Amino acid sequence: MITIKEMAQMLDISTTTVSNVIHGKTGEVSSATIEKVRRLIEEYDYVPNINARNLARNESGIIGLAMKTNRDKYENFIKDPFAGELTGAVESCVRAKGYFIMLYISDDISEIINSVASWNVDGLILFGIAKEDGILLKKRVKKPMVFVDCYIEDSIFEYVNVGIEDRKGCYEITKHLISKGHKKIAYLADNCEGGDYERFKGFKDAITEAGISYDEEDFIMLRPNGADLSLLLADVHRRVKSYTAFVCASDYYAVHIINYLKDHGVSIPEDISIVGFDDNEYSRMVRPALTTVHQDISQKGGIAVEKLFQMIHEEDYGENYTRLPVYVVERDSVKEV
Amino acid sequence: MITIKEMAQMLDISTTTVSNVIHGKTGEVSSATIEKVRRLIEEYDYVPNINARNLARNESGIIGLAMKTNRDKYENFIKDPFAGELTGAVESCVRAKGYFIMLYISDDISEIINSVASWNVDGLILFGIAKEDGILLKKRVKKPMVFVDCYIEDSIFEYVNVGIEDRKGCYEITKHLISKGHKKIAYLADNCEGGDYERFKGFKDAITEAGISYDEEDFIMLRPNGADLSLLLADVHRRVKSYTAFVCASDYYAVHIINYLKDHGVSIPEDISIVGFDDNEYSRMVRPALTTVHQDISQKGGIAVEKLFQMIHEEDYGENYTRLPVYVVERDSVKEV
DNA sequence: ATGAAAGCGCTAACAA
DNA sequence: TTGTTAGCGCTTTCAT
Repeated sequence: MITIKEMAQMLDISTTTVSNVIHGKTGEVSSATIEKVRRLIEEYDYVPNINARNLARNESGIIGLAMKTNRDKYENFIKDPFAGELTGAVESCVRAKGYFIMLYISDDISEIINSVASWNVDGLILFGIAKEDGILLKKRVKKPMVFVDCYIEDSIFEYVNVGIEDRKGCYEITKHLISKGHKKIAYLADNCEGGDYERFKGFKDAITEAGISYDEEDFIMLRPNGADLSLLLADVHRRVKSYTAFVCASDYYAVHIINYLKDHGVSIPEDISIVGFDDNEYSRMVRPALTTVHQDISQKGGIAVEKLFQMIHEEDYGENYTRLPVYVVERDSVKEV
Repeated sequence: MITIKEMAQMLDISTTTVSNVIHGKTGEVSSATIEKVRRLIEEYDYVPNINARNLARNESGIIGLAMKTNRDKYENFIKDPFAGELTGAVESCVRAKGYFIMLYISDDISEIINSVASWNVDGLILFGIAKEDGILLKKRVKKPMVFVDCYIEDSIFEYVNVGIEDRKGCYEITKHLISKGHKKIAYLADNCEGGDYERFKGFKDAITEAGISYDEEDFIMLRPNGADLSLLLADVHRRVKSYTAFVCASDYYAVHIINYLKDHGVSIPEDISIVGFDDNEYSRMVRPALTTVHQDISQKGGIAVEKLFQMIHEEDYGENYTRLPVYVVERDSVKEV
């Protein structure tokens, strides 16, 4: 790899001049020199050493994409289609800005924090961050960052977040069920925090509004403490007769449940209606195709990147919170009762 | 961020000494000094500036993960569950080695090449690379690299590759079909290159061995030149009556075809048997669950990283080619005829 | 056991 | 229009 200095020597000019033509500051360079330099660059395939540049400029051109994982939940995080799509969307937007993505996937937030400092990343996009980690992050890293799908009470600290209307979405789809005559509805999720909690609230909003009573039993907790999924599915199966509809906190579970139930002789939506949340590929692939609420993950990633760069450039980035709209998409997993 | 120099000044010692204790070269440092330095590091949360380190060492600690995409095929590459899983596997192995992943997703190989040079990456894992790009890569980048699932005739140049037994896998599953009495079998794919071509050869091996004649018509080309998938699916539907089984080059298509056909009143496997290749999540999610050939993507990524580091450390990395084994997994999409 | 100093490749303020 | 030079933070060789 040829360097600026070498080129300067070869042409018997200064590094500044070379640097200037490299950066298109050609206002102050004679066209003869420009030409000479350009030729050399071409001939020797000059590419700048980014480390040196970053060191000198005290920037990095790197955007960190950090995902906090859950060791007992994922063996391979990006396998999750959600994470994959988000990664892809973020990558392409960041690349379009001439920056690079460094991927941090870890269940140890301080590992992420150290890497970020070490690499002097210019900005950070965070996904899957819970309260304590958010606090730590906020305290230890002084770079622009935007959270995705984060639900930390904003009383604790200010942060910019891009998420979706989790609560409203779940409210809408539950209302949809109710409008089809359903009155005995259960909510199924694997936790009761963050977005899933919001969705749960939306569920309750809808049934409360419809005058349907809610009992703790109607929250079916999936996979508490890593118990075997098929055991839980068996339990779900047992409870089919108590309800006319299930609202699942995610398509992932909805699809698993549909398949399990079908395999065990229950007809959907005849015996029970099922709806999901996310509108991912799976929801289109199951049969009956899943009625669910749609969210646009690529848009989410795009907006997160947009905001991050506004922060980096110290422009106005608008509200701290942005909640992207969602909507119900009707397919075939709900019947009128 | 505190620097080595600052710490040295505060303690009134030299940067060399500080650097030495940072790197555990404590053989030549008095334990009093060690203690002092350690405390400072602790207190001020010292983290090394990686740019500076890399510049000095002429290394980067970065492994590039480059994926060549196909503009008209993908809007978002990582959305593809295969790419996502591979990314996740590679990331975690690379992290375990104390290196970082920089993601390059682009349809322009020279963009990738320049970035690689600029960042002075220590090694490269390449996915989705075709012949011309492989040649360019080989010529322009002088760093260790390993290809994943690459099929360039090795006569052109030497490269290390980790892939799977595409041909054998497709041979096995076709044989499986034949063993179930099938004689009229079509092969469906969206191209006839690289791995898909190998799979096709495996298909032909099996039918030839069984004395079944092959006609060009039996290769059903999906999505040639980006034509609309549903049109093609309609065509596939029309041809159901000519065959008793379809072997699809990937689960992706197999699942789409199953759903399309089911939606149009054909029963699977009663009216036609269908098999896929890859054993991804989709194959477990469709009904009937797909009989397919299993490959282990995480293992593939892990081995690619292993080999890459052997090359980086100039150790023996064994064969240039490694072909990971695959096997048929029987589910419910095939019936005996 | 400790330190001085050169250098990695590039940038940018300043001088000429 | 072009050149000089002092860093950026760290590593490393060679003295002491």
